[in-house]
Amino acid sequence: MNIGQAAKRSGVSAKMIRYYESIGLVPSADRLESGYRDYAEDDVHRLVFVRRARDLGFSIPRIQDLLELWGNTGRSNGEVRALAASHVSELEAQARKITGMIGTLRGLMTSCERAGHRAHCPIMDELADHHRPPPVRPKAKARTVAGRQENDTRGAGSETVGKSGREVVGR
Amino acid sequence: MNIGQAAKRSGVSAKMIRYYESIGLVPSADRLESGYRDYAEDDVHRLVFVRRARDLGFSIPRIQDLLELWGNTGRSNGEVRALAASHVSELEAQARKITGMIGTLRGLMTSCERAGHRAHCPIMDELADHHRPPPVRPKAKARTVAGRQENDTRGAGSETVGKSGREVVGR
DNA sequence: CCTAGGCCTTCCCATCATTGGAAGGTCAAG
DNA sequence: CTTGACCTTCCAATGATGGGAAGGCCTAGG
Repeated sequence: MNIGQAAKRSGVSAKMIRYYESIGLVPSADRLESGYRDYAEDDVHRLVFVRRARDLGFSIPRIQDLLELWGNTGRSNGEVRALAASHVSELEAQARKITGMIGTLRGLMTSCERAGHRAHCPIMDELADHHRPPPVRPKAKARTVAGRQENDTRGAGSETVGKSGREVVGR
Repeated sequence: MNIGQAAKRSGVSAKMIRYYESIGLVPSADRLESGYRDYAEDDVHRLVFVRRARDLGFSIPRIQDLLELWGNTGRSNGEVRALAASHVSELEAQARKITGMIGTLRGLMTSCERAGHRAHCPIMDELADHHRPPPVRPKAKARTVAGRQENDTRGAGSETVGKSGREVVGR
């Protein structure tokens, strides 16, 4: 079957299949005389294996380890478990980081609500470390920040502060 | 002060300061005659603001919004809260994804332990969807998968696998 | 047989935030 | 004046993925 079929059956996009082949994660597919890649059932199984491992958050180098273990019916069990365990602790570290952020933000949001809409937002105070906003807000751009920006044209910059037109990146 | 000092004081690397300037997140720094960037206290405060926002996981476009709100002492409170709330739900989605993976993996690991070291590892069975490992294991490397490679050791199977003369993509 | 259009091929570019390095200019101390 | 630490700009790479161009292949319908 060709790469499109293999992609549909495995749930891995054709782009990714070619990429995995290029980095050596999966073996180079056979080629038809036309140059088309030709996949067999086993190749699809391997791709499914890769996809599932990715769905569980394994990085590509780790998946390579897993694939090697898979082909090695002998001493798999303990090593697989070790791999999984170390992956789990990485995931836990990530989760801790995120839940830490969530906790901080929720705390700030709560005190922000209590402050009512008239006072300074404690979120801002925290971010700013209780400093006043600097008088000059971000102005000129260059490479653009994905998704926001437009013309600007801040020309000459003799003005001290662009109170006139829009300054920055308006949306 | 020069960029190195500003970096030390703000906790943002000099590289990142230049990058933030290039995308317009922070205003272009003043320059000395030598061409060196020159930073004042307010610039450092702004950089601290950016760093803290990043530590809370805000993306750069969002930080841009936050900076605008910071400079806008008027209608900050509610908008800041809204921004924070939507960020929190993004974080929660990430956390759910990760804890889901952890749950799955822990379940698999447990049944793997119960299976003892003699049987097939259920983790593998699950990844492989109960298929046998394909006879041809990953072989050639091209771009290399970060961090591993060489030493390979899979000498055993010199069985005609690579029938086609074709070889690694190369480039 | 010819053609349309759908699939395939390779190659390049972009993402997102960050780091690394090269080549060269500047500054301060010895 | 030299040395070494710092600065400047520019380019590249990361990890995993998607987008798209330019061109080749294949198949069905006329």
